[in-house]
Amino acid sequence: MVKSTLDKQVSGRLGQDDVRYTAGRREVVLALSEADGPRSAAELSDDLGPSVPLSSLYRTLAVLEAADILTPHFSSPGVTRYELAEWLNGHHHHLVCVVCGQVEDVETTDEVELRLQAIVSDITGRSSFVESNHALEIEGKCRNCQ
Amino acid sequence: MVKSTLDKQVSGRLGQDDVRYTAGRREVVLALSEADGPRSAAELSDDLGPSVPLSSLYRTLAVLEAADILTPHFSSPGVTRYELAEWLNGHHHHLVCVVCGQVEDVETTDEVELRLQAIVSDITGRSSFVESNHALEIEGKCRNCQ
DNA sequence: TTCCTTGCAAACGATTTGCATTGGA
DNA sequence: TCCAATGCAAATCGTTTGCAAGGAA
Repeated sequence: MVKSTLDKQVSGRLGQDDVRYTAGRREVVLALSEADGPRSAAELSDDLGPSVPLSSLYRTLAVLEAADILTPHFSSPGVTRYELAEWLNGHHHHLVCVVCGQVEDVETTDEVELRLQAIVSDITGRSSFVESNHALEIEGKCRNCQ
Repeated sequence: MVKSTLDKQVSGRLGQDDVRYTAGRREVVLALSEADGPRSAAELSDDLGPSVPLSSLYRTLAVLEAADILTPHFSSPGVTRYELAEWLNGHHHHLVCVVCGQVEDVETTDEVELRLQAIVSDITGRSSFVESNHALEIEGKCRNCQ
């Protein structure tokens, strides 16, 4: 079995928690690494086929989230989508289609990210809120839904 | 019955759709106008008391959203929170507490908002995505949860 | 053998809907 | 009077969990 860099990172992290990196979990990580944005359990189920029961999928997602391999996102009603955590996937933002609900990743340059961070600091500066992360969600219509 | 400015705005808007501004709907609008951030059906139910059935509350929220009086937000798993639409409430951003899930509004200055808009344009500039709105969600710990 | 993992089915929580009743213009 | 609005109960949908079977170390 050939292990990619990603596989090694995930495997190492799971090992710290005494959690096995099983075939089913590897499939989910692979599917998410190939996706261009967060994916819901239902969407992943479509990718993986009906041989993977939804309950196992949900359990896999929960395990990977607890191990900080995946990050949850909530951009459409009642659905949680997951993507690889930032330390695996890099910092980025989201284009959320208000028609079909699909979410697409967008990269920013370091320069843009610095300007954004400055804005976040301006906003939280005088409040008693302690920032841990920020997410710029851009809503609109994706290519397919215009 | 004394009507506030907000009441007149909402009443006028609903009138355009041949939708009545009933006591139950007015209560929800009032409760949301007094909140400092988006509220879920369950949270509103706590405010309004058990005399308002949840099903009516959900129907009210759906009607007000369809009329563009309310905007939905999805920041915690499985829960939709609503707030007054921007044309009633003003443009603002959110501080999302990762511990308790509560969401608090934050205002920005026009100057900060211009800088943010520039960033959004930089990001969407080369994509085929058509922006309609942006939302800067700042995650962290609220005053109570630190 | 010892635990972790998986599958299936039942249980859950948030939200929606069918249907009969109520209420306003 | 007539149709929108409401209440109640049942139904849905995404997600979670109990329990027994399968699998790796």
